Amino acid sequence: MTTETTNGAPAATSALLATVGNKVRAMRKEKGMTLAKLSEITGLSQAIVSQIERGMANPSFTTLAQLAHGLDIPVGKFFIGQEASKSPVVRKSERRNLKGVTRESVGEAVHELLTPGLNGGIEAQWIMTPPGHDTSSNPFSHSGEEFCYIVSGRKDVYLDGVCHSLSEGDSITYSSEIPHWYKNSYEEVCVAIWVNAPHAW
Amino acid sequence: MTTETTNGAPAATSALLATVGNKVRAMRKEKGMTLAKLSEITGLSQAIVSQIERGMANPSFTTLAQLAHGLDIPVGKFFIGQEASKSPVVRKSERRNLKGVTRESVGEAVHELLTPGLNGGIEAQWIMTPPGHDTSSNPFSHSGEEFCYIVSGRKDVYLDGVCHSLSEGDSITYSSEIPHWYKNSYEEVCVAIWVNAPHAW
DNA sequence: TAAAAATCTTCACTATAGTTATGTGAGTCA
DNA sequence: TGACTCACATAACTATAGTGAAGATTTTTA
Repeated sequence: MTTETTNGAPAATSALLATVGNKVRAMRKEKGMTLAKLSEITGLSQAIVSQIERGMANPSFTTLAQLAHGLDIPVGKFFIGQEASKSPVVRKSERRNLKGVTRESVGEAVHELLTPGLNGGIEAQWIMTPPGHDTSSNPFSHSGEEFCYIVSGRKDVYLDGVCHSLSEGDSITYSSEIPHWYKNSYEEVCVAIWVNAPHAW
Repeated sequence: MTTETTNGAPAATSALLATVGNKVRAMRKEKGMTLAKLSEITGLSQAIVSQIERGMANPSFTTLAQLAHGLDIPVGKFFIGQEASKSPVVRKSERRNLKGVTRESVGEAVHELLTPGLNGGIEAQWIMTPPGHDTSSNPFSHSGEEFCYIVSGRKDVYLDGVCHSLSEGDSITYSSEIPHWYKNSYEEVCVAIWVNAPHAW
């Protein structure tokens, strides 16, 4: 965390904390509660609730749980759409663990979620598939809509059994309800961006 | 949290923390990561990750966010189905803050979420409405299905403008899509259980 | 089965989350 | 205007989350 001027009240911290804090304050106001009231029913001190709401403190897990309980909301609600708000989400490619998966490698695909903050929103994945990789044994079928863009290499996407051969720069969009799978039936590794936007779940 | 024997490693804490810890460990193992690896990519110490996984520490918000990032999952995932997993969810009635809302009181209703853990699943509420309470000014309309059971008192439920008068022991079920509101047009306080099962959102 | 390596836990410490108590500032009512 | 109340912020302190290094424990290798 950031330091403070002398001693006493902590200075402003990260944007994430401010976001959560704003959420707490908004929900509290929505219910017409004062700081005193919320602190009473959560068993937390007014001071810490005030600080959390203003993004000046970094609440612990149990504190978050107590707040959620006091506000009568599921804990997860504090996080919904949270990282999405700090748009854009930048993902450094160096983070990827490419050990053991090279152009020559055969075996499992490497997935990386590009939008780790989403919670019911759009979900993007970076997927590297080695030659021969095949997901036909368990065709996916879920709700929403999908979009795929081929960054490099080639890939065959099967929708309801129909093959669509995609090459670098190609893309495809379809309903996730359609049973779908894909296969890299080529010599090179294929890198693709896969986006899934669920309608409902 | 709980105290410790002498000094050093903290003792076991709440069941909630253990649950989150188990989740972290499971996800880490799933990705074939060691403590060292996870601590490296999260920037956290091995020690604290180990303690969190074993439910011996109460992670702060930022720590949770770092862990989620390192595990490539949305932060909210730590909470999904969490409280739901410790079935059944028992809610002590003493918890209810009934100050200022008695049989004689007029004003706002008192809501209490009975299933705080739900995250897209079933949602049950305990609702106490004082005489004269009326939600007709903002009729609800959302997805899913609703069910209401009257524990005591009486209440008028309006579905698409049609009034359904309910007394103690009565219940009603309907689609949440129908614009609905309710009113306590009687002399006594009404206590009801309201269950909402969203299909999708 | 002993040595070596890898993975995980414990220990002593430091930074900071959370507490109690006090301070500030905006309404109300006399 | 001043004494009161209500809602929130600040200050100094205490408990504990998180760190770095050393110690167990398990797994691997010979």
